[in-house]
Amino acid sequence: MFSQDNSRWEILIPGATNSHKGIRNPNKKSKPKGSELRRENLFNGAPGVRIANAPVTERSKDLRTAEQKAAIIPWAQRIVKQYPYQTHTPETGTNPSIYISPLAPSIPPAPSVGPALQATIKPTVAYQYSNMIGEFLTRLEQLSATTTDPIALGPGTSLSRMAQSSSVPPSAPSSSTPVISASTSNSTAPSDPTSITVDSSTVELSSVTPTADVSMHDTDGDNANMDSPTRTLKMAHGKLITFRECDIPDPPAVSYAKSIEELPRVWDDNSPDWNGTSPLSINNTPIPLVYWPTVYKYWKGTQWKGVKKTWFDWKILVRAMSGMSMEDFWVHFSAPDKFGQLHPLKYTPLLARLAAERKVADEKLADLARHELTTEQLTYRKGAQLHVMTKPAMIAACYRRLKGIDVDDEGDDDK
DNA sequence: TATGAAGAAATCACGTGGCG
DNA sequence: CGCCACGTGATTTCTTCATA
Repeated sequence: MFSQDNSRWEILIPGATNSHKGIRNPNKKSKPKGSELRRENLFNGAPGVRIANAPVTERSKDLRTAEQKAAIIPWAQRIVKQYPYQTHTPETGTNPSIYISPLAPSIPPAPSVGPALQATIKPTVAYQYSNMIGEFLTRLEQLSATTTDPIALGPGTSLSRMAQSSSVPPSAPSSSTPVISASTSNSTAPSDPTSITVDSSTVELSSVTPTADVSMHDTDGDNANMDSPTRTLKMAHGKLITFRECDIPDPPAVSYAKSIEELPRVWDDNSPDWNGTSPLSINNTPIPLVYWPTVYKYWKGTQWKGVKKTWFDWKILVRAMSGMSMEDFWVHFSAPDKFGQLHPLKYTPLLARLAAERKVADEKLADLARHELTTEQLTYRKGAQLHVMTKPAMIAACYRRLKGIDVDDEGDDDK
Protein backbone atom coordinates (compact mmCIF):
# COMPACT_ATOMS: atom_id res chain seq x y z
CA MET A 1 0.00 0.00 0.00
CA PHE A 2 2.76 2.43 0.96
CA SER A 3 5.51 1.00 -1.21
CA GLN A 4 5.79 4.21 -3.21
CA ASP A 5 6.13 6.42 -0.17
CA ASN A 6 7.69 5.05 3.00
CA SER A 7 6.91 8.19 4.92
CA ARG A 8 3.24 7.25 4.82
CA TRP A 9 4.00 4.49 7.33
CA GLU A 10 4.47 7.22 9.89
CA ILE A 11 0.75 7.86 9.94
CA LEU A 12 0.39 4.42 11.46
CA ILE A 13 2.29 5.40 14.60
CA PRO A 14 -0.12 4.72 17.48
CA GLY A 15 -1.86 7.84 18.61
CA ALA A 16 -0.59 9.92 15.77
CA THR A 17 -3.89 10.02 13.94
CA ASN A 18 -6.38 8.83 16.52
CA SER A 19 -7.48 12.18 17.73
CA HIS A 20 -9.85 10.71 20.26
CA LYS A 21 -6.97 9.09 22.15
CA GLY A 22 -4.34 10.67 24.27
CA ILE A 23 -4.20 14.17 25.61
CA ARG A 24 -6.80 16.61 24.36
CA ASN A 25 -5.45 19.60 22.51
CA PRO A 26 -7.10 22.63 24.17
CA ASN A 27 -6.25 24.84 21.19
CA LYS A 28 -8.02 22.66 18.69
CA LYS A 29 -11.27 24.15 17.53
CA SER A 30 -13.71 21.98 15.68
CA LYS A 31 -17.25 22.22 14.52
CA PRO A 32 -19.60 21.41 17.41
CA LYS A 33 -21.04 17.96 17.24
CA GLY A 34 -24.73 17.27 16.92
CA SER A 35 -24.88 16.16 20.54
CA GLU A 36 -23.31 19.46 21.66
CA LEU A 37 -25.84 21.41 19.66
CA ARG A 38 -28.69 19.42 21.14
CA ARG A 39 -27.31 19.99 24.63
CA GLU A 40 -27.05 23.69 24.01
CA ASN A 41 -30.60 23.65 22.78
CA LEU A 42 -31.78 21.74 25.84
CA PHE A 43 -29.97 23.83 28.42
CA ASN A 44 -30.18 27.17 26.63
CA GLY A 45 -26.45 27.45 26.89
CA ALA A 46 -24.25 29.60 24.77
CA PRO A 47 -21.98 27.70 22.41
CA GLY A 48 -19.28 25.97 24.32
CA VAL A 49 -21.07 26.15 27.67
CA ARG A 50 -20.62 22.99 29.67
CA ILE A 51 -22.90 21.66 32.37
CA ALA A 52 -21.73 22.90 35.76
CA ASN A 53 -19.93 20.29 37.85
CA ALA A 54 -20.15 17.80 35.07
CA PRO A 55 -17.91 14.85 35.84
CA VAL A 56 -14.77 14.58 33.83
CA THR A 57 -15.32 12.04 31.11
CA GLU A 58 -12.48 9.67 30.56
CA ARG A 59 -11.29 9.52 27.02
CA SER A 60 -10.76 6.28 25.22
CA LYS A 61 -8.10 4.23 26.87
CA ASP A 62 -5.86 1.50 25.70
CA LEU A 63 -7.19 -1.31 27.86
CA ARG A 64 -4.80 -3.95 26.66
CA THR A 65 -2.66 -5.67 29.24
CA ALA A 66 1.12 -5.36 29.20
CA GLU A 67 1.30 -8.98 28.03
CA GLN A 68 -1.01 -8.26 25.11
CA LYS A 69 1.02 -5.25 24.10
CA ALA A 70 4.29 -7.14 24.42
CA ALA A 71 2.95 -9.91 22.22
CA ILE A 72 2.26 -7.61 19.29
CA ILE A 73 5.82 -7.14 18.06
CA PRO A 74 6.72 -10.87 17.90
CA TRP A 75 3.38 -11.52 16.22
CA ALA A 76 4.01 -8.81 13.65
CA GLN A 77 7.53 -10.05 12.98
CA ARG A 78 6.26 -13.57 12.48
CA ILE A 79 3.57 -12.44 10.06
CA VAL A 80 6.01 -10.29 8.09
CA LYS A 81 8.41 -13.22 7.85
CA GLN A 82 5.67 -15.59 6.80
CA TYR A 83 4.08 -13.20 4.31
CA PRO A 84 6.79 -10.86 3.04
CA TYR A 85 5.65 -7.64 1.49
CA GLN A 86 5.06 -7.78 -2.23
CA THR A 87 4.33 -5.05 -4.64
CA HIS A 88 0.70 -5.16 -5.59
CA THR A 89 -0.04 -6.00 -9.21
CA PRO A 90 -3.69 -5.59 -10.06
CA GLU A 91 -5.17 -8.60 -11.71
CA THR A 92 -7.64 -8.47 -14.48
CA GLY A 93 -10.20 -10.98 -13.35
CA THR A 94 -13.36 -11.98 -15.04
CA ASN A 95 -15.35 -10.10 -12.49
CA PRO A 96 -14.02 -6.58 -12.12
CA SER A 97 -15.96 -6.02 -8.96
CA ILE A 98 -13.96 -8.61 -7.08
CA TYR A 99 -10.37 -8.08 -6.08
CA ILE A 100 -8.42 -10.94 -4.61
CA SER A 101 -5.20 -10.05 -2.89
CA PRO A 102 -2.14 -11.59 -4.54
CA LEU A 103 -0.60 -11.88 -1.07
CA ALA A 104 -2.57 -14.92 -0.19
CA PRO A 105 -1.70 -17.82 -2.48
CA SER A 106 -3.27 -20.32 -0.11
CA ILE A 107 -6.48 -18.62 0.73
CA PRO A 108 -9.60 -20.43 -0.29
CA PRO A 109 -11.50 -19.25 -3.35
CA ALA A 110 -13.63 -16.22 -2.84
CA PRO A 111 -17.22 -16.89 -1.90
CA SER A 112 -19.28 -17.67 -4.94
CA VAL A 113 -20.81 -14.56 -6.35
CA GLY A 114 -23.46 -14.50 -8.98
CA PRO A 115 -22.85 -12.48 -12.08
CA ALA A 116 -25.58 -10.07 -11.15
CA LEU A 117 -24.13 -9.38 -7.75
CA GLN A 118 -22.37 -6.08 -7.91
CA ALA A 119 -21.44 -5.94 -4.25
CA THR A 120 -17.80 -5.34 -3.66
CA ILE A 121 -15.87 -8.09 -1.94
CA LYS A 122 -13.01 -6.67 0.08
CA PRO A 123 -10.57 -9.29 1.27
CA THR A 124 -8.54 -7.91 4.11
CA VAL A 125 -5.37 -8.93 5.84
CA ALA A 126 -7.61 -10.08 8.67
CA TYR A 127 -9.47 -12.23 6.19
CA GLN A 128 -6.28 -13.85 5.02
CA TYR A 129 -5.01 -14.69 8.49
CA SER A 130 -8.39 -15.40 10.01
CA ASN A 131 -8.35 -18.67 8.10
CA MET A 132 -5.29 -19.74 10.04
CA ILE A 133 -6.85 -18.61 13.28
CA GLY A 134 -10.15 -20.16 12.30
CA GLU A 135 -8.52 -23.52 11.70
CA PHE A 136 -6.84 -23.29 15.06
CA LEU A 137 -10.10 -22.44 16.82
CA THR A 138 -11.93 -25.16 14.96
CA ARG A 139 -9.34 -27.67 16.06
CA LEU A 140 -9.64 -26.41 19.63
CA GLU A 141 -13.36 -26.92 19.62
CA GLN A 142 -13.00 -30.32 18.05
CA LEU A 143 -10.66 -31.30 20.86
CA SER A 144 -13.00 -29.75 23.38
CA ALA A 145 -15.92 -31.71 21.98
CA THR A 146 -14.24 -34.92 23.02
CA THR A 147 -14.15 -33.96 26.69
CA THR A 148 -17.13 -34.55 28.94
CA ASP A 149 -16.43 -31.43 30.95
CA PRO A 150 -18.03 -28.44 29.22
CA ILE A 151 -16.78 -26.13 31.93
CA ALA A 152 -13.28 -26.63 30.66
CA LEU A 153 -14.21 -24.61 27.63
CA GLY A 154 -15.08 -21.50 29.56
CA PRO A 155 -18.34 -19.63 29.46
CA GLY A 156 -17.66 -17.76 26.25
CA THR A 157 -17.17 -20.66 23.92
CA SER A 158 -19.83 -21.83 21.61
CA LEU A 159 -19.66 -25.42 22.75
CA SER A 160 -20.13 -24.42 26.34
CA ARG A 161 -23.11 -22.39 25.21
CA MET A 162 -24.52 -25.51 23.66
CA ALA A 163 -23.87 -27.31 26.91
CA GLN A 164 -25.73 -24.62 28.75
CA SER A 165 -28.55 -24.78 26.26
CA SER A 166 -28.83 -28.48 26.82
CA SER A 167 -30.36 -27.90 30.21
CA VAL A 168 -33.25 -25.96 28.82
CA PRO A 169 -36.43 -27.99 28.84
CA PRO A 170 -38.12 -28.38 25.45
CA SER A 171 -41.11 -26.45 26.67
CA ALA A 172 -39.13 -23.48 27.82
CA PRO A 173 -40.66 -20.16 26.83
CA SER A 174 -39.01 -18.59 23.90
CA SER A 175 -38.95 -15.77 21.48
CA SER A 176 -39.63 -16.42 17.84
CA THR A 177 -36.11 -17.57 17.20
CA PRO A 178 -35.40 -21.25 17.01
CA VAL A 179 -34.94 -22.54 20.51
CA ILE A 180 -32.12 -24.94 20.85
CA SER A 181 -33.06 -27.49 23.41
CA ALA A 182 -31.72 -30.65 24.87
CA SER A 183 -31.88 -33.91 23.06
CA THR A 184 -31.17 -37.14 24.83
CA SER A 185 -32.27 -39.28 21.97
CA ASN A 186 -28.74 -40.10 20.94
CA SER A 187 -28.36 -43.49 22.49
CA THR A 188 -24.67 -43.62 21.86
CA ALA A 189 -23.99 -40.47 23.79
CA PRO A 190 -26.90 -39.70 26.02
CA SER A 191 -25.04 -37.11 28.04
CA ASP A 192 -23.31 -35.47 25.16
CA PRO A 193 -23.66 -31.73 25.64
CA THR A 194 -23.35 -31.05 21.94
CA SER A 195 -26.42 -32.98 20.98
CA ILE A 196 -29.06 -30.38 20.30
CA THR A 197 -32.34 -30.32 18.51
CA VAL A 198 -34.75 -27.56 17.85
CA ASP A 199 -38.20 -27.03 19.18
CA SER A 200 -39.65 -26.53 15.76
CA SER A 201 -42.98 -25.41 17.16
CA THR A 202 -41.38 -22.12 18.09
CA VAL A 203 -40.06 -21.39 14.63
CA GLU A 204 -41.97 -18.73 12.81
CA LEU A 205 -41.27 -17.67 9.30
CA SER A 206 -41.77 -14.09 8.29
CA SER A 207 -41.53 -12.31 5.05
CA VAL A 208 -38.62 -10.05 5.88
CA THR A 209 -36.59 -12.09 8.28
CA PRO A 210 -37.66 -15.69 8.23
CA THR A 211 -36.02 -17.66 10.95
CA ALA A 212 -34.15 -20.75 10.01
CA ASP A 213 -35.28 -24.07 11.24
CA VAL A 214 -32.04 -25.45 12.39
CA SER A 215 -30.90 -28.56 14.14
CA MET A 216 -27.61 -29.67 15.41
CA HIS A 217 -26.36 -33.10 16.28
CA ASP A 218 -23.29 -35.20 16.57
CA THR A 219 -22.29 -37.50 13.83
CA ASP A 220 -20.39 -40.70 14.14
CA GLY A 221 -16.98 -40.74 12.65
CA ASP A 222 -13.43 -41.74 13.17
CA ASN A 223 -11.43 -38.60 12.75
CA ALA A 224 -11.70 -35.30 14.56
CA ASN A 225 -13.34 -33.61 11.60
CA MET A 226 -16.07 -36.20 11.37
CA ASP A 227 -16.60 -35.98 15.12
CA SER A 228 -17.42 -32.31 14.98
CA PRO A 229 -21.12 -31.56 15.37
CA THR A 230 -23.22 -30.75 12.36
CA ARG A 231 -26.01 -28.27 11.89
CA THR A 232 -28.88 -28.54 9.48
CA LEU A 233 -30.35 -25.39 8.05
CA LYS A 234 -33.86 -25.55 6.70
CA MET A 235 -34.28 -23.06 3.89
CA ALA A 236 -37.13 -22.26 1.58
CA HIS A 237 -39.24 -25.10 0.16
CA GLY A 238 -37.93 -27.46 2.83
CA LYS A 239 -34.42 -27.48 1.41
CA LEU A 240 -32.00 -28.81 4.03
CA ILE A 241 -28.33 -27.95 4.22
CA THR A 242 -26.16 -29.88 6.66
CA PHE A 243 -22.74 -28.59 7.50
CA ARG A 244 -20.01 -28.52 10.12
CA GLU A 245 -18.39 -25.48 11.57
CA CYS A 246 -15.31 -26.08 9.45
CA ASP A 247 -17.54 -25.82 6.35
CA ILE A 248 -18.49 -22.26 7.20
CA PRO A 249 -16.21 -19.66 5.65
CA ASP A 250 -15.48 -16.45 7.49
CA PRO A 251 -18.18 -13.86 7.01
CA PRO A 252 -17.54 -12.30 3.59
CA ALA A 253 -16.43 -8.69 3.80
CA VAL A 254 -19.20 -7.56 1.53
CA SER A 255 -20.66 -4.10 1.17
CA TYR A 256 -23.94 -3.13 -0.42
CA ALA A 257 -23.33 0.57 0.01
CA LYS A 258 -22.97 0.95 -3.76
CA SER A 259 -25.59 -1.60 -4.70
CA ILE A 260 -28.50 -1.39 -2.32
CA GLU A 261 -30.86 -2.73 -5.00
CA GLU A 262 -29.02 -6.04 -4.84
CA LEU A 263 -30.02 -6.67 -1.24
CA PRO A 264 -33.51 -8.09 -1.87
CA ARG A 265 -32.01 -10.44 -4.43
CA VAL A 266 -29.67 -12.06 -1.93
CA TRP A 267 -31.67 -11.58 1.25
CA ASP A 268 -34.30 -14.28 1.41
CA ASP A 269 -34.90 -17.41 -0.66
CA ASN A 270 -38.58 -17.25 0.33
CA SER A 271 -38.86 -13.99 -1.55
CA PRO A 272 -39.70 -13.74 -5.25
CA ASP A 273 -36.78 -11.30 -5.52
CA TRP A 274 -34.26 -14.01 -4.58
CA ASN A 275 -31.92 -14.61 -7.49
CA GLY A 276 -30.17 -17.71 -6.18
CA THR A 277 -26.87 -16.11 -5.26
CA SER A 278 -25.21 -14.97 -2.09
CA PRO A 279 -21.73 -13.81 -1.11
CA LEU A 280 -21.76 -16.66 1.40
CA SER A 281 -21.82 -20.24 0.26
CA ILE A 282 -21.61 -23.36 2.38
CA ASN A 283 -20.76 -26.55 0.56
CA ASN A 284 -21.46 -24.77 -2.73
CA THR A 285 -24.92 -23.71 -1.60
CA PRO A 286 -25.59 -19.97 -1.55
CA ILE A 287 -26.85 -18.93 1.87
CA PRO A 288 -29.31 -16.02 1.79
CA LEU A 289 -28.33 -13.17 4.08
CA VAL A 290 -31.36 -13.71 6.25
CA TYR A 291 -29.90 -16.97 7.56
CA TRP A 292 -26.52 -15.54 8.48
CA PRO A 293 -27.34 -15.09 12.17
CA THR A 294 -28.27 -18.74 12.36
CA VAL A 295 -25.05 -19.70 10.64
CA TYR A 296 -22.72 -17.50 12.65
CA LYS A 297 -24.36 -16.78 15.99
CA TYR A 298 -23.81 -20.11 17.65
CA TRP A 299 -20.58 -21.00 15.91
CA LYS A 300 -17.48 -19.30 14.59
CA GLY A 301 -16.56 -17.67 17.87
CA THR A 302 -17.21 -13.98 18.00
CA GLN A 303 -17.40 -13.41 14.26
CA TRP A 304 -21.09 -12.62 14.43
CA LYS A 305 -20.22 -9.71 16.65
CA GLY A 306 -18.41 -8.10 13.78
CA VAL A 307 -21.17 -8.77 11.27
CA LYS A 308 -24.32 -8.04 13.20
CA LYS A 309 -24.31 -4.27 12.86
CA THR A 310 -23.93 -4.49 9.10
CA TRP A 311 -26.50 -7.25 8.95
CA PHE A 312 -28.94 -5.15 10.97
CA ASP A 313 -28.50 -2.30 8.47
CA TRP A 314 -29.22 -4.70 5.61
CA LYS A 315 -32.35 -5.87 7.39
CA ILE A 316 -33.56 -2.31 7.78
CA LEU A 317 -32.92 -1.61 4.10
CA VAL A 318 -34.65 -4.75 2.89
CA ARG A 319 -37.60 -3.97 5.11
CA ALA A 320 -37.78 -0.47 3.65
CA MET A 321 -37.60 -1.75 0.10
CA SER A 322 -40.21 -4.44 0.56
CA GLY A 323 -43.64 -3.61 -0.72
CA MET A 324 -42.34 -0.73 -2.79
CA SER A 325 -40.89 -0.52 -6.26
CA MET A 326 -37.33 0.70 -6.52
CA GLU A 327 -38.59 3.76 -8.40
CA ASP A 328 -40.90 4.65 -5.53
CA PHE A 329 -38.18 3.85 -3.05
CA TRP A 330 -35.73 6.29 -4.62
CA VAL A 331 -38.41 8.91 -5.04
CA HIS A 332 -39.08 8.68 -1.33
CA PHE A 333 -35.46 8.45 -0.27
CA SER A 334 -34.03 11.36 -2.21
CA ALA A 335 -32.76 14.71 -1.10
CA PRO A 336 -32.22 17.94 -3.02
CA ASP A 337 -28.70 19.19 -3.62
CA LYS A 338 -27.76 22.86 -3.36
CA PHE A 339 -29.33 23.50 -6.75
CA GLY A 340 -32.58 21.92 -5.68
CA GLN A 341 -31.97 18.87 -7.84
CA LEU A 342 -33.15 15.61 -6.26
CA HIS A 343 -30.61 12.84 -5.82
CA PRO A 344 -30.97 9.40 -4.27
CA LEU A 345 -29.61 9.33 -0.75
CA LYS A 346 -26.22 7.78 -0.19
CA TYR A 347 -25.85 4.76 2.04
CA THR A 348 -25.20 6.43 5.38
CA PRO A 349 -27.73 9.24 4.98
CA LEU A 350 -30.25 6.66 3.80
CA LEU A 351 -29.77 4.62 6.96
CA ALA A 352 -29.98 7.80 9.00
CA ARG A 353 -33.25 8.75 7.30
CA LEU A 354 -34.65 5.27 7.92
CA ALA A 355 -33.62 5.48 11.56
CA ALA A 356 -35.28 8.87 11.87
CA GLU A 357 -38.49 7.62 10.29
CA ARG A 358 -38.40 4.58 12.52
CA LYS A 359 -37.94 6.80 15.51
CA VAL A 360 -40.92 9.02 14.63
CA ALA A 361 -43.13 6.00 14.00
CA ASP A 362 -42.02 4.36 17.24
CA GLU A 363 -42.66 7.50 19.25
CA LYS A 364 -46.18 7.78 17.82
CA LEU A 365 -46.89 4.16 18.62
CA ALA A 366 -45.33 4.53 22.06
CA ASP A 367 -47.66 7.44 22.81
CA LEU A 368 -50.57 5.32 21.71
CA ALA A 369 -49.35 2.46 23.87
CA ARG A 370 -49.05 4.68 26.94
CA HIS A 371 -52.68 5.69 26.47
CA GLU A 372 -54.07 2.27 25.72
CA LEU A 373 -51.96 0.00 27.90
CA THR A 374 -51.37 -0.13 31.62
CA THR A 375 -47.98 0.56 33.15
CA GLU A 376 -47.80 -3.09 34.16
CA GLN A 377 -48.01 -4.07 30.51
CA LEU A 378 -45.04 -1.88 29.71
CA THR A 379 -42.64 -3.31 32.23
CA TYR A 380 -39.90 -5.82 32.00
CA ARG A 381 -38.20 -7.82 34.68
CA LYS A 382 -34.51 -7.60 35.44
CA GLY A 383 -33.63 -9.78 38.37
CA ALA A 384 -36.19 -9.24 41.07
CA GLN A 385 -37.08 -5.75 39.92
CA LEU A 386 -39.66 -4.62 37.44
CA HIS A 387 -38.66 -1.75 35.22
CA VAL A 388 -40.93 0.42 33.14
CA MET A 389 -39.82 0.61 29.53
CA THR A 390 -38.51 3.98 28.50
CA LYS A 391 -37.35 3.51 24.93
CA PRO A 392 -40.09 4.34 22.42
CA ALA A 393 -38.80 1.62 20.12
CA MET A 394 -39.21 -0.98 22.85
CA ILE A 395 -42.62 0.33 23.91
CA ALA A 396 -43.73 0.27 20.29
CA ALA A 397 -42.43 -3.26 19.91
CA CYS A 398 -44.30 -4.29 23.04
CA TYR A 399 -47.47 -2.69 21.72
CA ARG A 400 -47.16 -4.44 18.37
CA ARG A 401 -46.55 -7.72 20.12
CA LEU A 402 -49.61 -7.35 22.33
CA LYS A 403 -51.81 -6.17 19.50
CA GLY A 404 -50.44 -8.61 16.99
CA ILE A 405 -49.51 -5.78 14.68
CA ASP A 406 -46.74 -6.28 12.16
CA VAL A 407 -45.18 -9.16 14.03
CA ASP A 408 -42.79 -9.37 11.15
CA ASP A 409 -40.92 -6.40 12.46
CA GLU A 410 -40.41 -7.43 16.00
CA GLY A 411 -40.45 -11.12 16.32
CA ASP A 412 -37.50 -11.87 14.17
CA ASP A 413 -34.60 -10.38 15.94
CA ASP A 414 -33.08 -13.48 17.38
CA LYS A 415 -33.57 -12.37 20.91
C1' DT B 1 -40.93 -21.27 41.69
C1' DA B 2 -38.69 -16.99 42.73
C1' DT B 3 -34.66 -14.51 42.49
C1' DG B 4 -30.04 -12.71 41.31
C1' DA B 5 -26.49 -12.54 38.07
C1' DA B 6 -24.65 -12.57 33.72
C1' DG B 7 -24.71 -12.03 29.10
C1' DA B 8 -26.89 -11.30 24.48
C1' DA B 9 -29.30 -8.31 21.38
C1' DA B 10 -31.01 -3.92 19.57
C1' DT B 11 -30.15 0.59 18.98
C1' DC B 12 -27.93 5.00 19.19
C1' DA B 13 -24.10 8.16 19.01
C1' DC B 14 -19.87 9.28 17.59
C1' DG B 15 -14.93 8.67 15.86
C1' DT B 16 -11.76 7.45 12.01
C1' DG B 17 -9.97 7.57 7.65
C1' DG B 18 -10.58 7.82 2.59
C1' DC B 19 -11.81 10.65 -1.07
C1' DG B 20 -13.17 14.48 -4.03
C1' DC C 1 -12.93 20.91 4.33
C1' DG C 2 -17.03 18.31 4.05
C1' DC C 3 -19.14 14.07 2.90
C1' DC C 4 -19.35 9.33 3.26
C1' DA C 5 -18.72 4.40 4.68
C1' DC C 6 -17.68 1.88 8.30
C1' DG C 7 -16.38 0.45 12.98
C1' DT C 8 -16.94 0.58 17.97
C1' DG C 9 -18.52 1.74 22.66
C1' DA C 10 -22.47 2.69 25.70
C1' DT C 11 -27.10 2.09 27.19
C1' DT C 12 -31.42 -0.18 27.49
C1' DT C 13 -34.08 -4.23 27.13
C1' DC C 14 -34.59 -9.05 27.26
C1' DT C 15 -33.28 -13.95 27.98
C1' DT C 16 -31.03 -17.68 30.20
C1' DC C 17 -28.92 -20.13 33.87
C1' DA C 18 -27.78 -21.31 38.66
C1' DT C 19 -29.27 -21.49 43.16
C1' DA C 20 -32.10 -21.40 47.30
